[in-house]
Amino acid sequence: MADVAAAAGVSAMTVSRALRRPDTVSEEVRARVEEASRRLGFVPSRVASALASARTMTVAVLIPSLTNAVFIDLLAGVQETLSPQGYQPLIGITGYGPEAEEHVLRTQLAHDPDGVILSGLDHTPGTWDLLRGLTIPVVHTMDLSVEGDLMAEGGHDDCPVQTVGFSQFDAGYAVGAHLAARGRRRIGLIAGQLDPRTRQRCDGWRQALRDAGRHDPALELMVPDATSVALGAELLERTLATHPDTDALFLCNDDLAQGALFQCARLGIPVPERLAVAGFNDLAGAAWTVPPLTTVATPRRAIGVEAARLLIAGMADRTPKSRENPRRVDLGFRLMVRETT
Amino acid sequence: MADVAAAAGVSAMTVSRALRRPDTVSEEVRARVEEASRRLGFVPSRVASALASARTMTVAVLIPSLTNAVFIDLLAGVQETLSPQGYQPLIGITGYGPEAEEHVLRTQLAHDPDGVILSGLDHTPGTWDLLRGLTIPVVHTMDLSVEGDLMAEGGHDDCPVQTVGFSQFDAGYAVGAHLAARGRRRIGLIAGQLDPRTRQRCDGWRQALRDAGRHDPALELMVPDATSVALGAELLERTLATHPDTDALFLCNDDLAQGALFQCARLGIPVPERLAVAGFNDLAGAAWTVPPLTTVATPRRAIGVEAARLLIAGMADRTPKSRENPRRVDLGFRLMVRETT
DNA sequence: CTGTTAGCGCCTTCAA
DNA sequence: TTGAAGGCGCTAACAG
Repeated sequence: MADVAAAAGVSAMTVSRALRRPDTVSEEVRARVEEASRRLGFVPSRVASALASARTMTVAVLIPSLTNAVFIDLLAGVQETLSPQGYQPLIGITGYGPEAEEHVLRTQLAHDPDGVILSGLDHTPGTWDLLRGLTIPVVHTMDLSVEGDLMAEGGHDDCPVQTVGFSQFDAGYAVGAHLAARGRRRIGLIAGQLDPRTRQRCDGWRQALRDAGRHDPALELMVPDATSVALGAELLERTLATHPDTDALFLCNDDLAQGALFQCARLGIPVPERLAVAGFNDLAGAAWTVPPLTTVATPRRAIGVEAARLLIAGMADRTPKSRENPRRVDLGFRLMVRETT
Repeated sequence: MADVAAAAGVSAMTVSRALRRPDTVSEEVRARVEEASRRLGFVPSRVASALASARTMTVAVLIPSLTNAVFIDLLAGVQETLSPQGYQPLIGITGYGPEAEEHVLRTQLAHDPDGVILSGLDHTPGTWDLLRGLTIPVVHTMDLSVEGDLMAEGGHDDCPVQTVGFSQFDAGYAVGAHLAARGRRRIGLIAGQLDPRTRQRCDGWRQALRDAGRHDPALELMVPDATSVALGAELLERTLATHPDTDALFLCNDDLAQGALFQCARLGIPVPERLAVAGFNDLAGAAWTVPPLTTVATPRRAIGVEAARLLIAGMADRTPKSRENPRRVDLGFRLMVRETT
């Protein structure tokens, strides 16, 4: 920067200004600095800038996994929103464990991010402590804080939080209600990856069936394994083996549902005549399965975009009033009724 | 750090040492520093550390897209390898454009990464210039430099490069040869997302068919659109409409192939009897389609892991001799013959 | 609108 | 094995 300053015949400070906020220097100086900067191939050191200004222009983004399309979409939304504003996402993988999340968060915080985006609301007390101590904006995604009070879940905290997501419970309820409305009597559930969000979906589904007077706990098959097409196929078989009278099935993720559909095709089970199938998330290809899969479209990318926007707003004014003025953004969901139900 | 030093009764310098390289201080001092550090909740500032030591512990990772599972797997491999070593990946999305890549690279370089991982070998001259000027290790992935000379492609450069990947050409050739060996006569091609790697696959396939004396350019359908299940379904129909005698099809990515399979099921076209179908990449679920999809398993995650390892090795010794000693790591591929052929 | 001064928090280097 | 001095490259705060 000193070299550029010398070449342009100004001080280093003016170079800094001319490059970051061109409108604060005279047109003539701006041009000279720009020319010199370009000629010398000057690339400002963000590290030094960060140290001096206490702004790293990075954002910590913690997601459970890179192999789950849901969080990739979230990340894509975050990335495409942050990037044009000059922010660099720092991704951290938590592997669905609150303890691992706390550790990853600590690691990320050492990089002094200007904001934090988390997945879910199920954090360790240690994580809540960390968050409470932060002076940078934090947004929780994929879930909603309890309506009304905007407090974190679990009662271990009175810290207001910003959340962007949709009601997993309501979405699960919608599927259960839909299946019941279709006249199905023996409605089963298959779930994997039992994180809190999955559980909420299941809870919603269960409530819907109870409301319809058709809930049978024996038809619930919940396993901790990561969801996959293979697992869906396997669990479908297991369900039919133990409860051959099942006439409808909610699978808590589309990959499970696709696996189930494949297996139905193999076993010659007509869908939806003999068995109705509903998935969740409306992942790629869901509209093209045979038959096209009924599922719930979730606004994953939009959640990422909105979370990033909230963060940018909070990072812009350095007085973090955002913490006193938390928001709860419900982006909803859509039941996509296709042909498997 | 000064506070910790005071609490431990040592100098700041000793705190720094005790935390980073515990073996360089006395056991007693180490313990005191650790205790004080923990008690005060000290988190060293990586930013300040980076400025002083000229090591940011970050690695720029440039990939074309977050919505292509291939690069997500690559990223996952990179992430899981870098992370335990204390390196933080900085992801950059290039959108499949060499110009955009150059711009993203410039942006990332402002963060002073300690290493760079790129996708492909098709860079702009400007990018090559940038890379040539770097003193940090660089690894190119998903493709291989020309065997023997280890020089970059295109002849615009005499800069030796490190590459980790597999031969896209050979993989495409393997599919073509397989289809021909199955006795198919009218073998078609469907490709989307025409990046250089896709083109190389197509080139290999073409060569195989030529060698078998069965190449018909009329059976090639190449479109620039991003691949998807929907696109596969659509292009299958188009192919059958214009060339109903097609009896085998290579689709350059598994999502296309899955779409084609779905459409075949819809149209009542027996696979593989009437039409053989081969995909590429062995994406999730390929083994579970109906019938199970013949495809090529590509070592995407392993490529990420190996690229990260090479980088770590290169970043460890600060004398970048790695640049004079480039490697070409061929991780191969596997033709997965299943039931669609 | 531009320049001066004084660090940001840590690490390299050297001396003890 | 430990400490002191100095600086990494930039920017906040203020003065002019």
